[in-house]
Amino acid sequence: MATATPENDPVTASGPDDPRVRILSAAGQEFAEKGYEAATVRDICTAAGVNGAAVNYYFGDKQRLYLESVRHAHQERVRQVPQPDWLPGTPPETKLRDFVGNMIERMLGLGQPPWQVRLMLREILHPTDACRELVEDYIRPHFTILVAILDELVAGSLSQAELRRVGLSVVGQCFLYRAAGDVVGMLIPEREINHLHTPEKLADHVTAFSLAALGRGEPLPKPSPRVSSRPASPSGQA
Amino acid sequence: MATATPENDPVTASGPDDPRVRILSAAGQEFAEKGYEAATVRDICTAAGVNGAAVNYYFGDKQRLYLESVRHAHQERVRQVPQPDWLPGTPPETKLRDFVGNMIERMLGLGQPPWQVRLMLREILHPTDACRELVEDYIRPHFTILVAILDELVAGSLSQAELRRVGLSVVGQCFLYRAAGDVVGMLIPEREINHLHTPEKLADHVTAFSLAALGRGEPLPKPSPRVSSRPASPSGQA
Amino acid sequence: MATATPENDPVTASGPDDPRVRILSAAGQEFAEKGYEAATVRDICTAAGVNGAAVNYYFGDKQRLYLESVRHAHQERVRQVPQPDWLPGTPPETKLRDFVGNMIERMLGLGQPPWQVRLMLREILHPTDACRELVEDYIRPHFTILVAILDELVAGSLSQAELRRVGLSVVGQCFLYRAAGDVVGMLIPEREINHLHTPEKLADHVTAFSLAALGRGEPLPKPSPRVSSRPASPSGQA
Amino acid sequence: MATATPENDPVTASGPDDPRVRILSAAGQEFAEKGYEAATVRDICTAAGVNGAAVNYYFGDKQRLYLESVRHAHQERVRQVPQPDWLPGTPPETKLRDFVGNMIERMLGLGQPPWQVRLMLREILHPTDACRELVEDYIRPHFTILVAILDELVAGSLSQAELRRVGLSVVGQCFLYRAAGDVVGMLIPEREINHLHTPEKLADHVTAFSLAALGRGEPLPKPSPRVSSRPASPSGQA
DNA sequence: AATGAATGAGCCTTCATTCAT
DNA sequence: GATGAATGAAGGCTCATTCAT
Repeated sequence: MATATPENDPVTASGPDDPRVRILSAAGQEFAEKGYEAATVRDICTAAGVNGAAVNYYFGDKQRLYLESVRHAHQERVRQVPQPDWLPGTPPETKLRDFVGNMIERMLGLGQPPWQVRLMLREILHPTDACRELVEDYIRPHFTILVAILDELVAGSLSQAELRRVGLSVVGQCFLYRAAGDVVGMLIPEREINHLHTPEKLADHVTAFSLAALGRGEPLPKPSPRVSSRPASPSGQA
Repeated sequence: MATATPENDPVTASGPDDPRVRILSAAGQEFAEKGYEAATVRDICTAAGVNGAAVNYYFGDKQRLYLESVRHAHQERVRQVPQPDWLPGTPPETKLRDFVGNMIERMLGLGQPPWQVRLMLREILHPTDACRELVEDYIRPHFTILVAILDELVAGSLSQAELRRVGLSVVGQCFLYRAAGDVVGMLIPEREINHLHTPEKLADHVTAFSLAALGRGEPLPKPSPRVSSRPASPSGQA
Repeated sequence: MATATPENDPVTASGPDDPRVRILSAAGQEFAEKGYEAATVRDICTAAGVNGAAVNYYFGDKQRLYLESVRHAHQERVRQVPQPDWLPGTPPETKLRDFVGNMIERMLGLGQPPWQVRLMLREILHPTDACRELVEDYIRPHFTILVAILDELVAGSLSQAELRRVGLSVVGQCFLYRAAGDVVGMLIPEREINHLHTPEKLADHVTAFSLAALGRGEPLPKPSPRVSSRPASPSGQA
Repeated sequence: MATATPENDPVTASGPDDPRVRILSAAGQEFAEKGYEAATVRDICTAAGVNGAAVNYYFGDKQRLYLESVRHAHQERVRQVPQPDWLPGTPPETKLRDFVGNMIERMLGLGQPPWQVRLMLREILHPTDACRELVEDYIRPHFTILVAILDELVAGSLSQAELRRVGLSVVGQCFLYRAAGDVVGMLIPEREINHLHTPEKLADHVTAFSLAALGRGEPLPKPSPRVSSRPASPSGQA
């Protein structure tokens, strides 16, 4: 009941008819698609169905509108995609697979990723004043969860600093697809993309790769034809 | 004959005094620093010490100038940084370490990465028509080498498609630092950055992480102090 | 009964809390300081502590507000500074000195002249519809008194038309300091300003200059060292 | 020969067809008529028959255009109206009359005063950065001449400081007509304006008034028909 | 009666581009 | 071949004004 009541949530207050929110949404999409410079307040206002002076009225200037629209984007995103929640006793391997799958889903979406994600990506790649808040409110919480999973996975045998570094290795594998997706698409044959690089397969791969790197799971190349370093590991990733 | 005759190599023809090259160089720096929209032809011309109409005279319009400046950037880059070359018999682990170190060096540079790299990154993140050529001339050759190393490493036990996917995992780990460096800097304590995330340490980490994932090398958490990695681990990934 | 009944004196009705009066006062100051164009209704409303639409509500539009604020200014000014009143038998020379002193005081004020005066000056320099009323209610009464003094001074030897012309000569001498004070300040060395151009000294000078011009008083250059044109004038300005 | 050759006079170089000069002229008129704020660069450009971006191209911005147009105005004015030049032996009374006549002519012009004068007046009344130069190049030279004439007139019996003060009294009488002409027109009956306040008559009056004040000439009320108003008035102004 | 929300017009400025030379 | 002069289009922003409540 206390969550997202129009009264206590100024952003979405008054629902989607609030001109403020309409502008924020239109701005987010324009900024995400064209970038800050190329997006025009005129187009934003037209898309939002409001007068050209509305941006100045509600936000002061284009700069402030951008900041607010980034904030709006990650706040909305936090609301849309809840943090994963596991039952007690869930093995960390499962958690990692869930987390990675969730992250890839969030980044790549099903089909075209939502503008909120594309806007956040722009902010990550070309940070402005909006970035710190984005990091603290959105990115760090996720990263902290990931580090906790990794910690559980290695049973305390790595320092927090090392865990963070490993965390970045995990994130980096996913991030490449999001940030450099087009280049990946040019580098990899198309049918291969459709088979081995779907969100699902990708999550499997990143999880397996990372688990193997941590010594928690089979190395990627099937060990069977080789003199395995760890012979008695019959399980594989289903 | 094939080397840099003015006729067949229009870019560097006439040396660095060629107005064309001066514009290309100035444009590359402006575009790299400010992005396509925010960079102005006036500033570019001023920086290049040429007339304001020179861009249109030499390149037609701003769009074409951008394309040429991206091409100029990666062509120059290819020339500056030679592909690694190993003696026969070099173990693939060494090659991988060399390659990763080289890639990180190239991406992060010592100190500020050169404008060529920053411009190429922009093109990777927000591809235009210039991207395909960039991929074919610059990125794919490197990627092909990486895949070959990985192939050698796993002794043919992975398909080319799988090798490519592994290659992306390797690249992604490095790429994150380049593309989202600022966010990484906010996520990781500063002194930790200076200790564990230097180009050298980073290359070591990425190499070790990837080798371990491929079953070639020790897993990151040293297994030694433990009896076995998972002697009686009841849990597993169901 | 004739004094300030709300019904017959709309301006000051309801006292200084009346939003109308607050707006009028704020508007007068803004207009006086920045001029009609540069003053904004927003700033006026903010300064008056009223809603941004109040100006249109109370006065129709900016133009009308300006007119009313000029009227308000001179009406208030008439109330603040009473016309001089002399005892019967006061010599006209004294009256002239009083009048001039009073006028300079009114124009230059002690320190910064009040906004009412600055606003009236703007209207004098760049007349609008508000000017005629300003002239009739404020300027002409003063001017009429001056002409009467001059008439008394010359004992009817000048026509009314000539008296008016002389009146303008007197007024002009003072007006220059008010309207072109900055230029005067650039033309005259600063220490000289502080010594010979104080309101008091100025009033003395203008009075003496004008009296001399009318043959009522010593000419400015001491006549003694010269072969005086009017030998029998024993007095001098002590 | 050396005066005003296109080559050594950048302002009027290339004659009146120079777009720069056309803009300057159009701007001067707009600024003179409407003031800085109310004048628009659009109207100025339209009036000058140039593109709307020309102001920015030639002058940077509106502010700079204003400064240049004020400068242009007084430079042109200096060229148009030469300083008076007297034959040796000309009595100072004649010089004063000439000077005053010249000044009034310059201020009031025949018919509508030229825009240059109206623009300069605006600058005098509401000084900006352009004012100091206006004072030094245009106003001070004239004022210096006036002071010299007065000095000659009183044969050294007044200090320079006193002469300057007298000079301001002379100037003030003329200035009133220029700066507050409309109010004067409301104060004085129209037929009177046409008879006693023509440039000629005005010059006569101001000259006579001032000469009389300095004891050089008959006081305004002809003394002849009267014995004396106060034959033995020993007192002066207390 | 009085106001907060919203608007339409217009202004100054910037920028890529063109054209005569 | 190369440039300085000049332009057209558009952008962000400000401001007085209106309208429903």
